[in-house]
Amino acid sequence: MTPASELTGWLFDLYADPQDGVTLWLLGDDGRRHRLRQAFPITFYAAGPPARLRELCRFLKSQPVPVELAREERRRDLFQPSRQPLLAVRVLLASDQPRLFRQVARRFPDLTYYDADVHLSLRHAAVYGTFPLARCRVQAGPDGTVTALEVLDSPWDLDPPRPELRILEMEPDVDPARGEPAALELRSGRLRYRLPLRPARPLLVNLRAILQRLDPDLLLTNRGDTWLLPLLLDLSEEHDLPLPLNRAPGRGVARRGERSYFSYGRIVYRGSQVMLFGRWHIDRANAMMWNDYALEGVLESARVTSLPVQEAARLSPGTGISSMQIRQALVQGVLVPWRKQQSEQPKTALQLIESDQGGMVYQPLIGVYSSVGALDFISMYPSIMVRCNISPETVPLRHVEPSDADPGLVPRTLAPLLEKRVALKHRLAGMPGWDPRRATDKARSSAQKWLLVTCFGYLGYKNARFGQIEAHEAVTAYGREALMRAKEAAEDHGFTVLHMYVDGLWLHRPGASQPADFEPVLMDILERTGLPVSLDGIYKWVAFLPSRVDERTPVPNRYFGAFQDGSIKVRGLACRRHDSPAWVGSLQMRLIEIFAKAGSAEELPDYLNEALNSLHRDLTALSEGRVPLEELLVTQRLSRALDRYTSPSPAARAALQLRQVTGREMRPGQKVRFLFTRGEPGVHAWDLPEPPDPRQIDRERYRELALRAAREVLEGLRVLPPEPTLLPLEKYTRR
DNA sequence: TCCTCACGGGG
DNA sequence: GTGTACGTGAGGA
Repeated sequence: MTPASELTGWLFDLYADPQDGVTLWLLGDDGRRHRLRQAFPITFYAAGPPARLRELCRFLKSQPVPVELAREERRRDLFQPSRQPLLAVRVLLASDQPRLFRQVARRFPDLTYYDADVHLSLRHAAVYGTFPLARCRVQAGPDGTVTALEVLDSPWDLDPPRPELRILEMEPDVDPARGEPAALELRSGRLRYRLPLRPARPLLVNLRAILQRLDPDLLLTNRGDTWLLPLLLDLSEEHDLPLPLNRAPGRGVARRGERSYFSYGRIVYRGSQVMLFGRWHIDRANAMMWNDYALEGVLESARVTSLPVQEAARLSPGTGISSMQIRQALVQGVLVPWRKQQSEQPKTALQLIESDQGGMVYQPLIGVYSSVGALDFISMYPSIMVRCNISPETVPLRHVEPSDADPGLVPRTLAPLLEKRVALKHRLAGMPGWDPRRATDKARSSAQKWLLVTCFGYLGYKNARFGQIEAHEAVTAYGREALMRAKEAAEDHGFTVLHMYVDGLWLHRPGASQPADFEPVLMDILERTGLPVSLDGIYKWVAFLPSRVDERTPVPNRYFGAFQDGSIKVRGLACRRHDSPAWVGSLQMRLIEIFAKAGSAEELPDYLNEALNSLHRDLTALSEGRVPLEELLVTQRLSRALDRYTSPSPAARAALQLRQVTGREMRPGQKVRFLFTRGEPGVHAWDLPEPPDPRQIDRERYRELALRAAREVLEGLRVLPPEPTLLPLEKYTRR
């Protein structure tokens, strides 16, 4: 027990606890990890007929949970300016609230509820301004009870001071999906351990000793959510040897089961999860987009959303931005509607027609061009929401314009995030390549980007708490308007608009080859639309491809080109698809890289020979069996349960095979890896215990895929005539 | 020719 | 505790 004292440090963890009320973990400047407690009552609201509210009062008083009841007059929600009477239920112990509310909602389903299912850390953030790794000054009593809490920095600071985190990495020696792991590999700083998984007793004893000695802040695992931690917990129980995965003693871990859900127009699979108390567990394999932004991005998401780090690491689209909106609502005193369980309702025909109005899509002029500038509106949809003040309660009309009116909830939520991202991008642009801050800034910028992108979709989501389809449509409507105004501006400056796509424009003017040539039109577009626009780059050459079905029809999102700085941009080609084998993607990319040496469209034919030689080498490697099987792997997502396929996709056939041989069940949304093989069933699942016979590989099919990818490039660049005149390629097509 | 299935964003 | 929709291309009946 420490005496009454003042502590300064970083807020590490925050959760409800039956004894403490709220438990806070502080990484102190003294290097110690302090467990503190804080009284933090939770209030939720109910509205409805007075008689029913009186019944609810009686019910609540009969419960063993300490509550305080009061009548309050508040604005019911964003759309109702008048105050209305509500019953305020103040639950004294935060850990009681979720269960109590579930009971209430079940017994009184006819009442309307507010602030009922809000994450504890958002409530805390709204009251104290806290967020994960906030710098805090805390006054605490001798038993660790917080008497005062002051946050010293803000989530919008560009360079927050960071604590030194103790990290323990832990992973199996073999991917458990593909084989039987024999040992755990542990790493912390320069320390390395290898712990055999069997026998279990010494494993548990050693692991316990390591956890106690290192006392890591972060347990960073591979397959920890779905395999390792569940296994360790089972073993620990079986052998009656407690394992201190939590830093908080005497508490179980928090587990969530696996599930498949519908998101972004497709099925997504989410494995089970294990989360700890007083310590973070992040599973690289289960963390959303860990490869994209890793720990730095996770911490950034946690800071700006106020969600705990373990939640932020597993963030699903919508959750992050929704959390920011809820926090903003609490700060503004707007009641947060309870998100009910809603059954899936098909859209009406009218809604379908209305939602047809998406982003502006234009038909590009098919062909290869030089002197082309690519212009992008910067975070277009979020910018529109902020600039035009689009929010559910501002009741957008059909036509919106930039406005300086008092911002609504959604713009208020977005503005600081947008501002922070622009500042960060600005700083990145002026940063030399060797600067070590580049990687972290990029990771943070990417995390912010993801939040900004999903916030637009969330506005049109029917189950969103602060969504409204009209607001959603107002955004896309102004987006189209802005693009049309940009087109007019470009034409006034003598440019030909080759293409427009949602938030980008491709402008061509003979001789335009310097950024300065585009400066005036950029300024003019900002002037006419109120939205910032940037020059993505100037193409040495860019090719817009025709449809594969009809060579006279352009398609909006199939193009590729080389910028003056040597970088390459590709859309809609095989190398961009996640279901292309790596070998096909890289072979196609190599071809584009060869042509990227051309200074203009006219020089492209000079590189045809080099490209064909490159293709020849790749095809020879394939026919001679020199391509590693990993490079030929195809990954596809299961779109439904296996028995729901009318004509099973290759992925479904591979999953069936896996089930027959290993008994392993794959769920919708899970990714299946397989090779194309000859004969039935035409695939060989990669996770089968037996590797495929290399002679069984369907080389013919891979060659077809390679030739198709090559044709996309060569025909797109007009250095070869279109199919079926594939004579120049013919000589490379022998087995 | 029609139907089914998978992908797409950014960096 | 889950953004929506739609267009493109491939493969098979």
